[in-house]
Amino acid sequence: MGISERKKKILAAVVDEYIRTAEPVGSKAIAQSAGLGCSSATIRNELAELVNMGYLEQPHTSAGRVPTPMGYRMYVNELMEKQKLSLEETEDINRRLNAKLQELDDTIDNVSRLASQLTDYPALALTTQSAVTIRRFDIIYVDANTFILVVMLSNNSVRNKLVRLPISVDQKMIQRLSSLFNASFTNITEDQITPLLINSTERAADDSMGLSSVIAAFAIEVLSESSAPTAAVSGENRLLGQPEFRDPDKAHRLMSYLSGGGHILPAAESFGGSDEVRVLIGPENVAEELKDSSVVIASYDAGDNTRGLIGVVGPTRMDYSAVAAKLSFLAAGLSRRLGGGDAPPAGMHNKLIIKGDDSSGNR
Amino acid sequence: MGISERKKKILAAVVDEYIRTAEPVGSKAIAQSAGLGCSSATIRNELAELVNMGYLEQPHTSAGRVPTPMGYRMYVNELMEKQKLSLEETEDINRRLNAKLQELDDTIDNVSRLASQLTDYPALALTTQSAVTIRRFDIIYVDANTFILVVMLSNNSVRNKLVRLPISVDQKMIQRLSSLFNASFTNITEDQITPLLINSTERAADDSMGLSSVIAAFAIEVLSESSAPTAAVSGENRLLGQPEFRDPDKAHRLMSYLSGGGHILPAAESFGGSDEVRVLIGPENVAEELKDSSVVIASYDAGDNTRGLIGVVGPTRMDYSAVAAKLSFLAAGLSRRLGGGDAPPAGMHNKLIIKGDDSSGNR
DNA sequence: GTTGGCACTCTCGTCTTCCGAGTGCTAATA
DNA sequence: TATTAGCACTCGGAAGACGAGAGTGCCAAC
Repeated sequence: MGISERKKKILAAVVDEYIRTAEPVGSKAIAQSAGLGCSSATIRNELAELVNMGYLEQPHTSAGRVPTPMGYRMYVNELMEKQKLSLEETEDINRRLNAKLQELDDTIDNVSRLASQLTDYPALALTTQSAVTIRRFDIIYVDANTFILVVMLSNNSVRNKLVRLPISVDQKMIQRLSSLFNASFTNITEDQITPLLINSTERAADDSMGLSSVIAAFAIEVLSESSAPTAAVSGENRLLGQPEFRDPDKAHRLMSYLSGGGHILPAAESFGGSDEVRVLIGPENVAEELKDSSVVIASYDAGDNTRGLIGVVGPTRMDYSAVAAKLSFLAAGLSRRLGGGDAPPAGMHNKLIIKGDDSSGNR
Repeated sequence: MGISERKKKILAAVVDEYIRTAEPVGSKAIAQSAGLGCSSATIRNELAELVNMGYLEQPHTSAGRVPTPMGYRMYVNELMEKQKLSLEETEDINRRLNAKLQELDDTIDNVSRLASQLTDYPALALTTQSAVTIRRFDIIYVDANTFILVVMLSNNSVRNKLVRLPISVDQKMIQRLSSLFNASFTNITEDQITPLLINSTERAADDSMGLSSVIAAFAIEVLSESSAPTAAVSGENRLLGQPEFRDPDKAHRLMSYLSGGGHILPAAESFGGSDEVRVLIGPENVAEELKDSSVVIASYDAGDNTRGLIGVVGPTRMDYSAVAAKLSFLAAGLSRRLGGGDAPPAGMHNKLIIKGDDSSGNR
């Protein structure tokens, strides 16, 4: 099982070079680049063994070597030098984060866009909300035919809706409804809002016009919307910059898959706790469409028991080191801004934790 | 200048066929398909003349003919049979519209997505808002450190923001601020909110904690956000389905241009009044990136003096007839739902109005 | 004005050839 | 025993050759 130091160096050199150039790497190139003092012939012997061990493969006899998923896995687990972001980069990210997070609620959207811009790969962001409840109701009387529903949720977001009526209501009724809903519709989950409950509220308020149902419908809508995981995808088109996606059909397939939204959820579910970065290489992905792409996922604390995920998709020949560093920093920044208490301090980089795999012999 | 009836028929046949197959059209095919009783030799003569006149061109000697932008223009202006949507199609669109418009405020997003789904081309939607003002302020006291700002705008949308304070406020202060802001910050535009005004409000409210500035900042944010034109793009990846975008570089260029957002604004500005559909063919587009694509734009009434635009982008070999019909219907549906009073009735199809061009001899 | 016929042109797919990068193996060397 | 130099071999990809087919332009006949 042991793999010699020199083999590791050589493997690392192959992966580095291949990530850089996207072309199979030959023994000669390695002899020169990697500073180990031996000739190309020696390297060739080592390469042949690395192929046998399953870390490399050759597209055909007499081409250079290309990493297998297993080779990438080894690279990510042990060989790759964890990249530190430069000061400019961290500042740049922070600046952008500050700019983006000004805005209201479309953060998911902004996060994915930002991740895509930073990495130059398609990115997707999603949050998995835990059960949300309504914390308080307010009904603002505008005029006899109009009122505004304002609902504050347990995750501290606020939703509103303008309601226009074909008939008139008086302010008293509004007040009555407001206190009734505050009494019986708060701190309950979506599925606890039953027709029965609505009916009894309607009777209690002496509401002959069905306002209760309107309000209840809004409550249901808001709750289901907020507790459904939301996803946003950005930068699909960046795929086209990658040589492995020069085939339009291949690109199209993956892009429509991505545009479809949060399909990476299967990966997300198995995702462990706090700030870590996970790398899924080629066949390690569950989704068929991703079997020959790689995904890097970071998780952040979005406040109120909510975790968010940022994922970046690219060819297996992805620049893991740079992407992981950037996502990690981005996630930490988001946790710090959105999260509860104990977020890591500003400049910290997260530990890379890798999905267990190794030697499972996928081909 | 006159162009014989037969020539028109032939031209129409060429365009139809080319739109269908994306392959140069030969004389023989036309002789068979278009039901004019003459032989391929005759057609050949006519075709040669149509090339001379600039309506057609051949990729090389001994290939079939392909329409020039001028040919498409003629087709769109005079030849194309205005497609009527089938009953199923109109019902489908209406159903989707109803489903989509349930949702809150992200309509632009939904509109573009819908347009893209319907046409199978990338689509983009945008609104050009006229000056928006705040109609009323409400401040909801939650607890000593928290309140909710609710703002209703002249375009009937409602925005809110949760504000948390490091210090305590009492309910009286909130009330005072609420009535002050309702008095002096309503019905004014963004640029009328001056530091002077904020200062005087602050003094009047005896607000030593700077709450006025927080509220005013929110007002400014909401106003600028609502009056800025917003744009949404969807379905960029559908480009890859088109044979003319099999070249990944070409596809990439256009897709990044589109993802960039509302760049079609230049076209939008010159866009006339109400419900019409406009077609911009190839070089008629101002944007360099669109010079060999076509754009179909429809406009709808989004209520409160706001107009929205829906644009669809595709190759010049776009199915103008179908796209125009769908967009037109979609726009009418939106106008009906969002617009002020006098929207056209349900089943109505809009008149196609075409940007003047003709014989300007672009090549 | 229309038509059939025919020679001509040009693209596209297939096949062949050739070049070079890179390998694997062997024999010599430290 | 590990390394190295040398060399024959392999294979993909670029470049050229070639034939088939689609479509044209033109001419002479109707």
